[in-house]
This record gives sequence, structure tokens and C-alpha cells, in this order.
Amino acid sequence: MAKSAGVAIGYLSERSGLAVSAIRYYETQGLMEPWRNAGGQRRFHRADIRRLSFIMIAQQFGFSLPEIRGFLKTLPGGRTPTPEDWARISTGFRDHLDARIETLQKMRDNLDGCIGCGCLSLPKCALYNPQDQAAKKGKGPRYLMGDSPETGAEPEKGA
Amino acid sequence: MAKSAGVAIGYLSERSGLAVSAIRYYETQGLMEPWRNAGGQRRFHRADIRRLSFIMIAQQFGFSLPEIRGFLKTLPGGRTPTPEDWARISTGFRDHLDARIETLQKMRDNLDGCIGCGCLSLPKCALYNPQDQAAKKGKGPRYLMGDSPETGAEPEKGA
DNA sequence: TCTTGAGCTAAAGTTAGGTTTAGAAATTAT
DNA sequence: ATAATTTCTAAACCTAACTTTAGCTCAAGA
Repeated sequence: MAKSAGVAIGYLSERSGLAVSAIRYYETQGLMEPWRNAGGQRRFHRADIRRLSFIMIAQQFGFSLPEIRGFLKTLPGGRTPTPEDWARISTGFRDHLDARIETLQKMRDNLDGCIGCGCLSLPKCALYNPQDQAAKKGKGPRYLMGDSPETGAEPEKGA
Repeated sequence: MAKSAGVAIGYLSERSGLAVSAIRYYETQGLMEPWRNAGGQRRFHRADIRRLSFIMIAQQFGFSLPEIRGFLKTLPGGRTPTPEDWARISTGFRDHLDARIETLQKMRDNLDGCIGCGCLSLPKCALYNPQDQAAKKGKGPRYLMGDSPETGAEPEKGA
């Protein structure tokens, strides 16, 4: 059983294509939990290649590292995940993906509805749409076409 | 004609919901081109609210500020964009959006194909897929499931 | 006129997801 | 045994898209 020794970080790097620095960074973010050998170097399970694959895949799916950490925590500690584990997690992926696709399709529909309509202003017609605003990322309110909550044409005059 | 005086940055901020600092930042990025009054303060056209709306919308569509600057440069300098201008630009949006939706749908299809298949490993079955890798963002190669270009099970031994 | 509130600039800070650098220690190859 | 790789840590640096801060100046109302 040559398993107990574990593999070095360079091996995982080579097999995954990730930079050594990225793997170390994932450890700081709680995504990997290597142990140390007598000399203080990190040692990983061979199966951690799969863990790294999972991280890369989840990133492609648009998840942040904290979210991915959440997924990984649902895996039974230390052991190689089972097909059921992956299936459970992938259902979460599916929901996330569905939501993103739906948002984009709504945006596209709005856009399609307006490209040919010849109206005064594309933003006014198709894109000033509260639904779209659900997709916004910044903090604080943003009003398309200047339609702030007051909805008035003039700013407030009073003190 | 009360138009020639222009409006102050605070007005645009209030009408758009964007922070004053964000509007100034957009100027540094070449997205807005206000002039200055006698006292050195920025003055904008009222119609620049639409310009800001456009920026916000384009950001929701996933464009970066340099890309948005590119769109805005196709607008005839300074004047309020016509319906044709918006239509032309929105066609570019449409392509971008289509591509993103397609990528996500392919990912979803792969995922769907595997959730019920009972195979050994979700990543191995559904997600080790060169097509998906087209969606990758990082620089340098990344190999899912450790399948590096050598495709061997063991790392190279020779010098 | 005086006093706020709004605006100005330049520089530094923020978040995410890392990379780069530097110098030292461990490991591997010859 | 010695040379060449790897690995280690800590801290600095990077991009994008902004925000915050500090110290002033401008503009508008009582």
C-alpha cells in the first residue's frame, strides 16, 4: 500500500493544470485540507485530484469559492465521494444554472421585442424593466432612464 | 432655452441611482465626456441619463467598461442616440447573449445527462468534456480529473 | 455675507481569485 | 556528498469596477 505517503503539491498541479499557488490559495480558503510530512511539506490524497476537478467545474458553473466550500462540506469528510454525493451536488448546480439561463432568456426576449419595434428609445421600451433589475449586481439602487422612485420629472425642491 | 447650462453630476446621480463617484469613474474610463463650467465643475447633457442607462444595461448584459466604451464610440459624437443607433448596438448584445445562453445550456445538458446515469463519478462522466473547457476563464491549461495531455496514469520519470 | 451643501482632485482602500517575489529549508537526483 | 529541484512562508502585486478619505473650492440660500 503505497497510499499512506500522500502526494506532493507539484503532482496535483501537474495533473490538474492548476498552478501550485492556486492550490495553496484554495487551502487558505478552506477548500483543501492537506496534512504535513515530517519536513513540513503539504501532502495530499491522490483522490484530491477529483476535488480540484470539482472546484474547477463548479467555477465554470459560476460558483464562488465560498459557495464551493459549502458544497465540499456536504461531502463526507476525508473519503472519496460516491456517485450519490455527486448527484446530490449536481442537483444544486442544476438549479443555479436554470436560474441563470432563465434570466438571460428574459433579457433576450426583451431585447428581441424591441429591436424591430422602431420605438423612441431602446432602453425606454425594452430595457427599463423591473425584472431586468433583478439581475443587477452593484449595491444601492440604480434607475434606468432616470426613473427614480419619485417618478417625477423634477427633483425635489424642499429642504 | 435653458439647455445650454447643462446639469451637475449630482443630478445625474440622483436620476440614475449611480454614485457620484461611479459617474466620475466612468469619465476616467472614457464613457462620459462632460464639459466644465467656469468654476471647474462638470456639466452634463440631460440626455446623458440615457447614456448612463445604457452603461448599466450593457453591464447587466455582461459587457466590460472597455467594451461599452467601444459601443458608445459608434454613436455619433455627443448627440442623443436615435432608435437606429440603439437597434444597431442591441444586435451586438443579442449575439453576445446568444453565445452565453448556448454555453450554459450545453453545460446543463451535460449535467442532465449524468444526474440519472448512476456512473462512477459525475465529473468523469459528464463534466470531463473538452467543450466545457471552452468556457474556462483562467490562464494556462487546466485538466479535469487529472487528464493532462500525456493522458498517462503515471507522471513522467525521465529527466 | 455667511454658511452649508455640492463638487473638485489625488491617492488609497475594497473584493475576488489568484500570481509573483524573496529567501530559506526540504527533497531528489547524480 | 553535492547539485538541482521542490516546497515553504509572508508579503506584495494584479485586474475590474468602484468607494472612501482628506483637504479644498464652488454655488446657492437665508
